Amino acid sequence: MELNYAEIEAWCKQFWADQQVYKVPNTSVKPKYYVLDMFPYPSGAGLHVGHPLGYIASDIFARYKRMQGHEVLHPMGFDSFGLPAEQYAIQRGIHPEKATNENIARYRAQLDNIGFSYDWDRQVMTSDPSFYKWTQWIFRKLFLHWYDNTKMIARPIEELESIFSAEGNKKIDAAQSSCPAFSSDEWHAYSPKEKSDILMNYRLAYRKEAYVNWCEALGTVLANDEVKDGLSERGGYPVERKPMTQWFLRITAYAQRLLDDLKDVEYSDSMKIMQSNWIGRSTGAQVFFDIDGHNEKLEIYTTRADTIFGATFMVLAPEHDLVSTITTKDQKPSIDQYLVYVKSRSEVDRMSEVKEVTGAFTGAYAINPFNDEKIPIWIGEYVLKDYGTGAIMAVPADDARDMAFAKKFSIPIVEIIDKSMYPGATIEDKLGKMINSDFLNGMEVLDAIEEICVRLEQKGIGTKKINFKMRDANCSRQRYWGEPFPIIYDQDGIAHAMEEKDLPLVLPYLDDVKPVSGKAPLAKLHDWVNLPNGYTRETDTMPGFAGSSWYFLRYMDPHNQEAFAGKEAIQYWQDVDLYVGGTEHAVGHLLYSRFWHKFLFDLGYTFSKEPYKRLLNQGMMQGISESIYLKKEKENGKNVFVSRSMISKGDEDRFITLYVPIQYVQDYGSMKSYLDTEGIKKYITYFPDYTDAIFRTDQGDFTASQFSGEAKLYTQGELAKISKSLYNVINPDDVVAEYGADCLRLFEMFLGPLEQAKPWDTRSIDGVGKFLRRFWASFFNENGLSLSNEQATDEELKILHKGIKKITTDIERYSFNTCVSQCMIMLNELKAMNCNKRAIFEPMVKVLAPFAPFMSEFIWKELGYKTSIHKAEFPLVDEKYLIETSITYPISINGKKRGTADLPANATNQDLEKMALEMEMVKKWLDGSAPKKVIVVQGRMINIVI
RNA sequence: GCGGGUAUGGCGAAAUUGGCAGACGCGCCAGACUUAGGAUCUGGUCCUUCGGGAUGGGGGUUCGAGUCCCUCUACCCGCACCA
Repeated sequence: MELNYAEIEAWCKQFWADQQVYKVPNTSVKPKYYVLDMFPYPSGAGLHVGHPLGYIASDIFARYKRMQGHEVLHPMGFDSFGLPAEQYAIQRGIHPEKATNENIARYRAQLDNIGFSYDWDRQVMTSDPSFYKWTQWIFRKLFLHWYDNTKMIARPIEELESIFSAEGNKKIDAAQSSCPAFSSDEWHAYSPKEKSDILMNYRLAYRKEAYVNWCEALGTVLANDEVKDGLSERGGYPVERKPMTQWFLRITAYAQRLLDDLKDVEYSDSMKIMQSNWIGRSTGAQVFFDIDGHNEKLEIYTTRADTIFGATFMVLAPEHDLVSTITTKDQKPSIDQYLVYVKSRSEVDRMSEVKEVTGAFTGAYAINPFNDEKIPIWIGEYVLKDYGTGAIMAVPADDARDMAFAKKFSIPIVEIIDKSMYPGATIEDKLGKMINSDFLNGMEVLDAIEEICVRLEQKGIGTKKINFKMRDANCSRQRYWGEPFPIIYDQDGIAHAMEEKDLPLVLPYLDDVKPVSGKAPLAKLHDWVNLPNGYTRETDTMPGFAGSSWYFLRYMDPHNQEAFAGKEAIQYWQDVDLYVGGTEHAVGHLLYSRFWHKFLFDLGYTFSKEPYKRLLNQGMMQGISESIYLKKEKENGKNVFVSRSMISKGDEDRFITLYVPIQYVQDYGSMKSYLDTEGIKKYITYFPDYTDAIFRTDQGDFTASQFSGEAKLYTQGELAKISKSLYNVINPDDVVAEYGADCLRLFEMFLGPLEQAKPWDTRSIDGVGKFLRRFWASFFNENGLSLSNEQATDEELKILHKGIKKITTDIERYSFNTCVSQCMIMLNELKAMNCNKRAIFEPMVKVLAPFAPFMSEFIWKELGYKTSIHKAEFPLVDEKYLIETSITYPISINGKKRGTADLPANATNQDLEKMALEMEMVKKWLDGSAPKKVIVVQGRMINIVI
């Protein structure tokens, strides 16, 4: 029987659909296993061969677990809201909804071609009202809750109001924005608007004015991780800082728990480190300084309170509230000038410039509480408004940045730590003895930190404080294609949550979704914005991370109308056992979704502390790029391409490099990749601008039409990312059409370890193709099934069970490349002994089933089975076939292998030593003398030291 | 600058805890079958002065190091004035 991939795949797709092989219930008596992929943005470009890498790995694992008797939840959906989808829609002039639906259809077809075992009945789309109803519902809950730091739990906002009503806010320890203290009486005296403003400081979803990354070209605010090098990640437009009123999520309330609970999850160390650095916990002290001639106190945060006697100046962030109050008349002009300068500085300037110190003096002075010395107060760009208190005490002797500042503005430097006894210590190390520091003199730094904190608390001017680098998440986008906020404003501008029964608030249709500078597109819809009762709607929409922060819960029970997922389903599925995706979401998506999950856990809607038990990151699939050199200057009005072989080092800047579609290039990826006649023809057909160009090669100058024979235009090959602009994108559909889906799956796994970056090169795919053909040929001849029903020999069974064992352990440790190798080894060994026995090959098909689901399913049918192989039981290892009677031991002399010996497997160490010493080879080495030492490792090796 | 990672044939890589380095595959070479081969099959394929030498360089621990420690180099990723 001929192997025909297309027919097999078509048959299997139909069979799986008819039999509903991958359908899972919401609850079951079987043990559950949840295998999740990071769902994709359905971008217009479609999938390239890099995308399925993680999907294939997770699918193999899901299929394996399913065959082991688990109920496996393995869903897929689409992150269809957000900037990329909208940007794409704007570029193409198609409505985002239409574009999104088209893209999803394409993705779905591409995914189905690769044979994933998704339960498509559970597909979610973040842009579907039945989905975002619950995104809005969770946001509403966040708005209606605050975080109790004492109980470490989210609590309803009404409870906070009762506390305010009973005792004001002085006793309460809550996660909050800065808020002045008030008493119960004062609370009662406040107007509704004032009360609302105060509550905003406590809500987990709240509004505040903040400096944001404003991107004029996109007309919207971007998150820090959407900004790269001062440019927008999407489109590469400039980004500047601008104050705006925005919605925020108080993720900082959960900072400590997000940090602590990392110990309970299995992420890679680097992933955990990235997250904990992002959270950025530091222990320090909050200190209040008097300001000379003012009633206000200056509040600073420092991790080095011990250095207070070396604080020769203070620095405020330029945006600090006190700046306008304390600046003296004399200094006002220079401060104003500096503020103008700061405002003019875009992120681009700040990033691209070499660190240059800037600042200005306010004319005001703080008072050192311990020696009453006057400390000048400056403002400077290097102090950040949003970290700590936006103000520092600067200690030039013990901080590199303060030192640079002091030097630039000629501020005195007072040495306060003697590090002479620690020769290798740097300025950052907390080592040395205090000097010039009054009561701290002679103390070690770490002791001095303790001591100063005690003194500060005694004086009532400071306390120990823990700070986090992590900021609250900006949740507003001035965009169309996102979830509308379930928020309305009354005539006083007080924000109210919409009633639960009125959700979802459906995103209204808008013809022209282009942003209008400074205003969200939805603001154009007056009838939608202005409600009959005089209330108005929020016109911003939520960012991409909103839907993706909880989508994995919806998969558990995607059709539920009453809840984001039913209690029974959540109780059964609990959490994600294995989450597979790229590292690019290390700090964004992963932190947000952990935060949302913890919030829902606090409210009793979920039952596990963490959403993802185990995280696996697939490495980037790299491509090969090839480029050719075009002279910057034309010769006689003609473009001249020059062979890479004719360009000497250092000469490159006289040329522009242009990428060439790699399939035009001969030997692409090698050191001697080149364009031949055929390649040149294809190139000028694709880029007709160069029809008249000259191609300069070692064989002489040619026009495209003269180019022939031996002439080679050498190209420059490089390892690069896969990208449209590099003309090296390979569509998995094409690979599937040519080699079959199983071959693509096997090949992607065979390339190397999942977590490593690796280059794609279709040319080496035939290795696994050959394996599949050989595997197929083991079952069939031209007449059909050709297996024998003879009993298997022990030797054959040993090959089988050794393979099962290796593959089982390797799947468990996600080493899929070695699984494929082992399949090849098994087949090679069986072929070598001409085995074609059903007793061996039937279990082998099952082993291969997770990897090559199509071919194995088809063979299974041919073997006479009516139900899917993917519901069959994964073969178990029978150790009795693995028992060895003898082991080939390497015999080493002084650690160098000198020979081998077949020795009985059950021999004791003493026997082994004796047998080894009796060997001729060993006797020769010993030459009559006794060995110094003999090391015997059972089953491994024997080493004789002479 | 800080933090993390990687480095093994011409190429992708293997070597679970320190124990036979290069499994498996690509490519290449030779042969067989063939009208033909981008099909299939078989064999070979690190270097070597045949002692041995090789896992980016140098040093160390050990009977024994790709694996552990120190150090240097190169590349990749993340963060970027975090007080």
